[in-house]
Amino acid sequence: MRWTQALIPTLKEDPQDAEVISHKLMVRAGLIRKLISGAYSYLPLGFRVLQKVSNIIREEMNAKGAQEVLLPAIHPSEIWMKTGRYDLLGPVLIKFKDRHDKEIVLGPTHEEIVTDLVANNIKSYKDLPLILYQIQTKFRDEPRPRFGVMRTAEFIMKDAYSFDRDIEGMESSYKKMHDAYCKIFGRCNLPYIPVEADPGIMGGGLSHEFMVLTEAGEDEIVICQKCKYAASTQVAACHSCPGVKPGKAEKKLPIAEVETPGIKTIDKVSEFLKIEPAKLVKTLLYMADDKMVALLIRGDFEANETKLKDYLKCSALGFIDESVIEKTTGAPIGFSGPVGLKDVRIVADNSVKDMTNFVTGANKKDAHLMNVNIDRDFEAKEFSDLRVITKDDKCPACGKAIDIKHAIEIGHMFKLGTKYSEALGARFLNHEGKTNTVIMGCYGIGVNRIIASLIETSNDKDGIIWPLSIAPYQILIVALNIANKKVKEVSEEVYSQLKAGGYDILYDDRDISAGIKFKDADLIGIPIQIVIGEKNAKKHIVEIKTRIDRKVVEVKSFDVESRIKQLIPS
RNA sequence: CGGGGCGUAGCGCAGUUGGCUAGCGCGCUUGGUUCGGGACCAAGAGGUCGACAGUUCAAAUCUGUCCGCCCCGACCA
Repeated sequence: MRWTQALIPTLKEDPQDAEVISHKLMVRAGLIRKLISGAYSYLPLGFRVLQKVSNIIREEMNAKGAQEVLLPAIHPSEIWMKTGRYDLLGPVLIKFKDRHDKEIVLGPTHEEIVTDLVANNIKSYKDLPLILYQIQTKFRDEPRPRFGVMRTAEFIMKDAYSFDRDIEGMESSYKKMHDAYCKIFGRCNLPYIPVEADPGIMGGGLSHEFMVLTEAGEDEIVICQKCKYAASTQVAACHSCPGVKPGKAEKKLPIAEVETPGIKTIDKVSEFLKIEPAKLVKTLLYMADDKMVALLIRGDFEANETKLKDYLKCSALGFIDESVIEKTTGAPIGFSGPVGLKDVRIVADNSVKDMTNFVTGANKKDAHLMNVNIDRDFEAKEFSDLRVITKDDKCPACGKAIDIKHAIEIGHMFKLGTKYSEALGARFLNHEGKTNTVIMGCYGIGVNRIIASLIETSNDKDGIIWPLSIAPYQILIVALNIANKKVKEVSEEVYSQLKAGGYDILYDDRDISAGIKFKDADLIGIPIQIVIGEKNAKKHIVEIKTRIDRKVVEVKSFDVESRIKQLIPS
């Protein structure tokens, strides 16, 4: 491709509305342009990267026997009601009515659709196992799209679905996909980490996320400094409790009410009473399905709703309206406590178990209780690990120190079991002629996020540094002063030579100053630059420069192809 | 949805105590000189100052409403 015939609008300055590096560079390098918040146009360079990533995904999925399909993006809302996800997803679903007043939703994911398809088209165990996948645009009305292409309302996802006769089959499909994912992210040169994760609204058992460490990431993961343990902070178990000093038990002091006018938060109470947060216990009220639950947790810890939901075995967990809280506790939010609380199930995080003489709300406006003690002042029988892990915790696997780091989720895989096949009637006859329900798994990859996270982890002050595998072009010919006859001649010669050799090549044939060409070359980050200048051109010499280390090798122009062959292993 | 910020030429910005014909840099067009890390000279093109309403002799500038965008939080497959 000749640059003079291409649309590659590079920008000298950072766009005003970009914060994270990948967003800035994608716009500056002419990969994307924003249409509205959460939706971007992919320009030729950006689209080429999407295509390259998609092709890698295709190759690895096909290699595992997965078959590519293309499912509709518009769905009847009834199918979403069948699995209950119509309500669960709520405002995230983009809905509209067609001319017959029928409600349509834009697909945010495709478990329902693909399960329905399979339900209608398989009959026997002989039809299984099956893995179907597609690479397609998804639509989600996100509460807050952000960070450029990392969280958008419209994005490209590779979604795969496995259908098996039994659990063992599903485990084997899951393993295949896990393997494929490692190959895919490896080929994209991404420093990925598979972690244990929370399946969330997808349901089913254990899930794995594939994460890329970067400050710009929206998620937090726990990484052990010693062993290989890595998990989402949502699921990482807390075995011990940091900040607890072993030793003699404190003497129980008499309970005392103190006035705390308008002091509602842990920080404020701590400051007001001059008592550290670790001596406070917060009481959080939840509605678990239709029952009220109070969670007690040490003041300096954060409640983990994933663990709580698991512990309670409830399907929906939500906060309670302030009015209901006032009715239940007799006090506004901020003054709830376990002492005297009636008709509410009390569950406590392990961090509370050995606490003595702690502070809680008094269930009375503008008042707290000091020197509260379990058993003496209230009953708490249920203890469990219900908090979010902190950096001061120990590795759940080996007990050594951990780090908590930001990361981008680029892939997620779930063992769904029969959640969707049950709801949508995906059944088959086994070899005994009995009806069985299909066991499913599902496997997603955020294609756009692969691009963003690659740039996040592979850039320098001058621009993007692409790996050969997903670079928009592998080779860039930088013809300096193309108005010079000799430069033009040699450049054209090298270009046609490489084009004939089938190489992936962009030719900067613009008649502009050398400085701009060098800056643009580094910005768009093509891994191999072939620089052709006037002095060298006279001697039929060109420079081959690699973007990543800026190493330069001079070769005779007729030798370019053999040198390139060494750099690009086929 | 709560808190904060922003909206002036394609891009990045100044101007905002109301006052002349709305400016700067980059980019763009034409001509010329240059040509190895964002060249120089000259001449040009390009604007409903986010929208609407109000105050005023006079509004980019003051007031109100709305819209859009970004950040933090909530949420997150």
